[in-house]
Amino acid sequence: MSGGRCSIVWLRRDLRVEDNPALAAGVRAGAIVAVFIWAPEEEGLYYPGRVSRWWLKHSLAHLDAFLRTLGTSLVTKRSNDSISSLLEVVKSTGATQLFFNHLYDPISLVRDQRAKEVLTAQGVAVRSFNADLLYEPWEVHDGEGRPFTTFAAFWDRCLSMSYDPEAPLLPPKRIISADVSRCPSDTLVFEDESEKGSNALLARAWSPGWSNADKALTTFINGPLIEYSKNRRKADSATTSFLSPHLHFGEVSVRKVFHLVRMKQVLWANEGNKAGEESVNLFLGSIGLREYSRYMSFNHPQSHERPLLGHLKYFPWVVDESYFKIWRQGRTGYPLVDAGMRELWATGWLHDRIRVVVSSFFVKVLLLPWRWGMKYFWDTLLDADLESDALGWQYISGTLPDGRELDRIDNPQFEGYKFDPNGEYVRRWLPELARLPTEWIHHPWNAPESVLQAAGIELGSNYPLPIVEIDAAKARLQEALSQMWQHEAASRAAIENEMEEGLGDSSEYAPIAFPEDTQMETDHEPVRNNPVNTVTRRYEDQMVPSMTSSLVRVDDEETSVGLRNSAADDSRAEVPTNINVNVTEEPREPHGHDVMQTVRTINTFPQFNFAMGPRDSEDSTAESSSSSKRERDGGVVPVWSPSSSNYSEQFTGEDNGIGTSSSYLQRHPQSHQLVNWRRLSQTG
DNA sequence: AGCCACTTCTG
DNA sequence: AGAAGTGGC
Repeated sequence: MSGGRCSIVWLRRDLRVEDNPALAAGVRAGAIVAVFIWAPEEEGLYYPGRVSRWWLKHSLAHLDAFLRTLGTSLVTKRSNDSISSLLEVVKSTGATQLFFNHLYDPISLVRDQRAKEVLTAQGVAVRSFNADLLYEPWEVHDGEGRPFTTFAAFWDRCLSMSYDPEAPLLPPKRIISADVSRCPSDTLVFEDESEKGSNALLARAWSPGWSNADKALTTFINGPLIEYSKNRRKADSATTSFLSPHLHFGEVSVRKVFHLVRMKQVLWANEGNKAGEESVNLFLGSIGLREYSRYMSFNHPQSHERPLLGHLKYFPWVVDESYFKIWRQGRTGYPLVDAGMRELWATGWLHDRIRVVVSSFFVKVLLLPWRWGMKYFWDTLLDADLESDALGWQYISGTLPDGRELDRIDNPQFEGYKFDPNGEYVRRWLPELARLPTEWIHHPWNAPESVLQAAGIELGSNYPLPIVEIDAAKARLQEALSQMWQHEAASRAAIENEMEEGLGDSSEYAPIAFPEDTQMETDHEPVRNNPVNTVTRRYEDQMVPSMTSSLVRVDDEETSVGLRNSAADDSRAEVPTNINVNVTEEPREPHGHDVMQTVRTINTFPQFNFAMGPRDSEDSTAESSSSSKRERDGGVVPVWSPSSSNYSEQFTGEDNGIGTSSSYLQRHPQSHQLVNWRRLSQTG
């Protein structure tokens, strides 16, 4: 129990005891100090949102309680520099080893590599592990050792690797605690007073914590999984796995998910249950996308802020904050979009299909910069996940070679009848439309006046007219795209000229700044409590898939009403007058950290290069991937090196957005040129 | 066989 | 949105 020769187990987004390789290694090595460091400022722009912090708080409490039954407890530190905190823990406990599990977001990649260097230099033996993925990103590549750039190829490879993902580890039976008497915990504060009321209702629907995650997994696999393929297209079906927040915080191991699901697959295959097999494949596909998001983040660490196919750099975004606000508040006039945005706003949850609907509406119809939307998702989603969300937004923005086509606009009206054929979802979230017959529920603007009247709807008054008509949106998008191609061509020509003259690339990526946080924060939805035709429901009645209630700010009616006057002169806003009070309050934006920071970061972001070195190698020289090597426990780890490596070429091309040797774009000329050619031939 | 309408899929 | 597939006649 005394100091010395103990190990630090640094827990981050791996808040579980089962199948936690870092924890297992620590326990195997003797006494441990389990540490969680809360240093959200390190995340820059991506300071976790309110609901995400709520989850984390409960997940940590849950983990701590369990660790206590095993013989230790969780040491918590409040910090703005994780590495200094680690050094402190080393000093106060005499630890000689550090174990942690890999993360793949760009900030962690850099920080963890530095942690490794700094701690190693202090004589601490550092080892890191794969706990988040079936295969490490550097294990999966094509025949030439290059990373895949399309999902299908990536996932095929994953499913046909010569070795299976590691079998899950059992939880330790007992843990020997190191002496932490001189290493006091800090009290971590995850929510401020104003957030408590909003958070109170979350606990009715969700149970954070690793053992609850395990239960959720079991429930899903023994229940809804078999119906997954049938039900996945319903907007409000309660048959998704609901595992994503658990997975985000590593409360459950994907490897365990994978193995359990595979067992079902074998079972159903033997029974000849085609639907079951199909369901498994689809579900595994969504696990695969999560894997792929880490893979992409690792191989392209800037993919959360830069489009992977560089042409989008020239897209003339409509930088219109009032559009942004209308989208957030669910007042676009398209019922499916609005219902989704109200649900997100009220519950922090959205079915995957609806995420695609609202985000593609955001990009393709409103022409708003995708990173704003991504940031809003980050701030409001319970399962906000940088890698997954970046992949998702790039997918719908048309910047992946295998994503949605750039010029495709999905019509929310048709999608409405596809995902919500009976209008139940819309009626749940847009009570002002509740009395509209299904025939018109997804396109009220076409409904005869008599029908609208009977339903108590006055378009433009208590429910908005479409913010942009779809035909107009199509025209605007075409125009924007042809502008984009022209700029791109001009820029390409300019760069070629400069190259000839021996000048470097001068085109800097100029990201669009986020709206000021303060603006977003004071941006409360005005409530016009029009009693006429209001479907009065108490927030308790609100039904969400698996969520009975919403993130309602119960204490806020006064505030909202108080804002009524100031909102009245917002001429553009067609505010629904009889919307349910419980969804009228926009969630607070996260802490007022410096949003502009990202913008600066973009330009100062280090060039990432990942060389695959031998284990914990001192020499960070670039070395080609160790393809056939299969090592897990700290075996093959990414070594961050400022020098060039085989992976570096992947990014350097992207910096100017126009492929040089082997940039992403260059490897997918068809997706670029095809569209480009088509566009130009139509417009020119 | 050949045509059309309808469904489903597309990360 | 558009391709590809299915099934009816």
